[in-house]
Amino acid sequence: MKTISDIIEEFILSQLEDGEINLSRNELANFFNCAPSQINYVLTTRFTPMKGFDVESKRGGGGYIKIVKFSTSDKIEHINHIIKNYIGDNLDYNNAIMILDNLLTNKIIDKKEYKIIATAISNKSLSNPINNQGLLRAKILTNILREICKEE
Amino acid sequence: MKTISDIIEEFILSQLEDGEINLSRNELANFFNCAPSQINYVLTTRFTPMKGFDVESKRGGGGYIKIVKFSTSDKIEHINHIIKNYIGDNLDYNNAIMILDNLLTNKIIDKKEYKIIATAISNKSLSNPINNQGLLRAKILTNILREICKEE
DNA sequence: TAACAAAGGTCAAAGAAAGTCAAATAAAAT
DNA sequence: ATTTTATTTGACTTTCTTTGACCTTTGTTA
Repeated sequence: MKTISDIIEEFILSQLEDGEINLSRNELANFFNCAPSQINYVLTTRFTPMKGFDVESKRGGGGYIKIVKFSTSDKIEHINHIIKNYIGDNLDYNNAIMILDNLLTNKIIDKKEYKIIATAISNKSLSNPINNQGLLRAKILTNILREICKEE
Repeated sequence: MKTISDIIEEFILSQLEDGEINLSRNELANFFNCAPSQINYVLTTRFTPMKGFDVESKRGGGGYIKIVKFSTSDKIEHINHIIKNYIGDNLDYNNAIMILDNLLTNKIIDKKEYKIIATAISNKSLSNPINNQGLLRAKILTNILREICKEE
């Protein structure tokens, strides 16, 4: 069963033109018959920077929400940015997956590589007596990314 | 005597369409008049990667359980053989590299994938307070191989 | 310029699934 | 007959979604 959030997400994606859209939170909420804050929920869970979206907005009369899909071009820049800003020395699985989604979207890795990495850092792979999965995951992913950087 | 688990298994198998099915744990449990966790039991005992199934799920509103059957082939035989005979529950780096060399030679992975995996299971990635690198490496590689099995 | 209206933002509580784990049974193996 | 393995159940946990009350910012107008 699709949730209303899924439907709103699809709608927004389908309306993106030139990777960009301007919308009114209240109108949209009204259209989908949901609480206005539901729109924020969709934005924060589905239109995140990691997924390649940039959201900006303005309040007050004539207020709006603008969503822009951006694409990153320089691979190494991009990877370094991710290591620096999103990994650190502890990383949970869901955030790791978001990073991988981003790398896939930006064609830095392909589907098979995605799966390999996701598997390497899964809770299942890292389950171990002492509880330092987050640390291990962060190290593994960081090393993989640095390795990928080395490709010509 | 068939157990309820057997019956649920059969039911799911019969409903697989295109080797795929989406189901609701609660509905199914309700239908078979069993505890919801019984569904998990069936999934973990009967729809395992070794048997060629991949299960994914989401919690919360709109949650679901998705089961995908992936086809088995020579490649999978090969991989299963390696997992069974060469990995076990402790693996040092050199032996891991030998395995990867074998996979590369057999075109089961390509050069970039080789590097990713080698990095994931390197001593550097796995260095951690408690000394169980071999165990971790074995788990990670086993999981990666199982994952690779799933490709068409 | 002070008030009001018109956006959008935040946050926490309630609701809706699925997951985990261990205890109790049942079945099979030795 | 005893031990081991497999199944069933249910209490508790975690994750994701929905809703609504209250907050902040910006534009308009008396």
